[in-house]
Order: sequence, then C-alpha cells, then structure tokens
Amino acid sequence: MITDTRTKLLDAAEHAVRTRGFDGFSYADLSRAVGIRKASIHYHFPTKAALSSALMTRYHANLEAACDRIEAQRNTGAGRLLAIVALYRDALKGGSTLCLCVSLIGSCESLSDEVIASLRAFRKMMLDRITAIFELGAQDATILGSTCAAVDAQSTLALLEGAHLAARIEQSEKVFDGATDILTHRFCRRHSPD
Amino acid sequence: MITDTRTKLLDAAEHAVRTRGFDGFSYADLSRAVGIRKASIHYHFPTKAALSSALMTRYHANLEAACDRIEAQRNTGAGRLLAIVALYRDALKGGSTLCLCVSLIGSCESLSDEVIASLRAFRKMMLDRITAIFELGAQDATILGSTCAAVDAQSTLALLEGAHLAARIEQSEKVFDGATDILTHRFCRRHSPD
DNA sequence: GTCTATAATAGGATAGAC
DNA sequence: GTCTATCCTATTATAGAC
Repeated sequence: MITDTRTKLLDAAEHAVRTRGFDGFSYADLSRAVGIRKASIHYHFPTKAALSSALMTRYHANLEAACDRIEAQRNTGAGRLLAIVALYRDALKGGSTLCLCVSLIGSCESLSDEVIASLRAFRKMMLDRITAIFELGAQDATILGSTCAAVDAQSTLALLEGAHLAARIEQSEKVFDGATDILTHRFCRRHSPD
Repeated sequence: MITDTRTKLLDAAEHAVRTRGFDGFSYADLSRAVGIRKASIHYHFPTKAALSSALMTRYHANLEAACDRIEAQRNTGAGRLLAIVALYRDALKGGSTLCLCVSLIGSCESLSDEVIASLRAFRKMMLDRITAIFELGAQDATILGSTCAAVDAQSTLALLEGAHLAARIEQSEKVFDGATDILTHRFCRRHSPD
C-alpha cells in the first residue's frame, strides 16, 4: 500500500500529539519519522496551526465514521454504548496514546481559534451520538437507571476521557477498564440494582 | 503577607502548568510573573525537572490536607463525596485551570521519572481517600448502588479529571456540573432508583 | 539572592535552487 | 515536492560580578 507524504505526515503528527502533546512535538520529530527535511513539511502544512487543524478535521471524520459503523452493527442502546467504550479502549494502544481531543485540550493556549472550534465541534458530535445511544437504551430498556440522556452523555464522555488519562499514567488498559466499569456494568445489565 | 521568592515561583509555575501545560511554559514566563530574571530562577530550582518535582510535592500535600479537612467537617460518605466534587470544581477556577495532575499527564514524555512516580503516588493517595469514602457511604447507607468501593473510586477520579477537561475546552463550570451529575445525583440520594 | 552576559541548542518559518 | 541554507526568536542552563 502506497501512502502519500501528506498522509504520512498526518499519521506521524497524530501519533506525536497523542503521545507528547501539542507543545511537546516539533517539525524536527516529524522530519525524523517521515524521512523528509523540516523545511519540506511546510510545503504540506505551512504552519503548525494548519497542521493541527487538518489533524482535527481527519480525526472528526474518522470518529464519526466509527460511530456510523457501530450504529450499523449494533441495534441496542447497551450494545452501542459498549462499542463506544471499546472504541476508546482501543484508541489507548495499551496506555501509550491519548485521544487526540484529550491531548489537545491540555494545550488550549497554544492552539488557534480554528482548532479550539474544531475541538468543541468534535465533542458536540460525540455528545450527540452518545445522547442518542442513551435515548435508544431507555427506549429498548437495555440501559437502566438513566434519567436524562444528554446529562448521561456528558458524564460518559468525561469518564472515557478521564479514563484515558488514568490509563496513560499507569501505562495500563486495566486501569481504563476499572474506571469505565460503571459504564460496562452499572448501566448495562438486565436487572435493577436491588 | 510576605511571600518568599521560592513560593512566588511555585505559585507562578503551578498556574502556568495548569493553564498551559508542562511544555507550554518557560522560565521566561515565570520571570515576568514573579519579577526576577530568568537566570535567578535557577538559584531556586536548578532545572525544570526539579521545579516540577517540587510542584508535585506541594500539590500532593495540599490536596491531602484538603481531604483531611473534608473528613473533619463531614461525617457521612455522601457528604464527603460531594465535598470532593466541590473541591475539584473549585480547582477549575471557572474553566481556566486544570488539576495539576491532569495537566502533567498530558506531557508524560517530557517529565522526569521522579515526577512520573509522584503523579502515580498522588493518584494512589486520592484513590485511597475516595475508596474510603465509598466504604463509609455503603456502611452509613448515604451512597447507593455501589458494589465495589475501589472500582467506584477509580470511576470517580477519572470522571472528575475528565470533567475538568470538558469544562476547560468549554470554559464553563456548568459543563463540569453536567459531567459530575452522576456523582452528585445518582449516587447520593436517599431513595433507590425505581 | 539577584544580576548581566553568554553559551548551546532547538523552535517555527521563509527563500530560492533543483 | 524536496532540498540546502538561512533567519529570528526562544529555550534551558551556566559563569562570574555585585
């Protein structure tokens, strides 16, 4: 499979941001990773702001597509919620990489207004998707104890992002599993708590 | 009140890390904030690694003291859990600052082994404190629906940290409140879900 | 304890040849 | 599209005067 330089750069940059943060990587790192000179990178992405913007655009589309696949494959609210948890678990790569969105939020002050807007748009998209899942779960009775789908979605996304941080510092997927246990067990079971 | 230079530097550095991340601030920033020259900072903290280590030591002690105060003032599990949520909410300062621990985890690769160890020790301390709160809450029946205190503590800490990120990108404490609603309402009520 | 001066390196970005 | 060469600024850190 042939991969063009632009894509290679995006791949290297995404990995760099997710492991070292926006302020923790440089064009020199990408240069080493992709095998072209620093100056050549500016041909594809004139500024770091342009690069990070392209990164968010691709990430948004990728995650949206992943949500689409989940909705095509799973029919119940609980099934879809568990698939979202698995999606985030997989993104951890064993504890070495954060969600791009989590990583960028930590460097807010260095980001362009455009990227800040992209981050908000990304979270809104995910919140809408997760809200719909909780609504379905209430309808089909596969998710229990939910009183407001939108609020539960906020908790869920925050928990997934927080679990990423926890797993990262401990370099362990088990930590992610522990932190998200409340989603995989409390919400998704067939019998009520008591 | 007289504040010595070392403390002023720690205050400025803590604020810098929590707003801009470890790789997002420099000695020049601290120089401006405190009013001494860059070179003078090295007298107090020879390296950035030493500075961040001192930062974590102080943060750990401060948060432990805050937990002690909560335990002295609140007698129920639910009361203590709500106080912990309030503690994290307050640390947000309206959405401008992250928890020091959250901010540093994003810059893992730039940190010394000592600071990594401090971050793990800090999280362990908080997890132990929160676990004890869930145990008390089960005993005094003020926290409902908890099956394993240690697992609930992991979810709680991840949720608080994730809620910090969410509030940060939206610059809003309301977002923190929404994300932590599950803690303040689902766990802490007197009647069972149905 | 704080200063000036300076080192040595790395950062993002541009100009112009090929 | 990629290169070399270069610019300007910022970075952490040190030496030595006061």
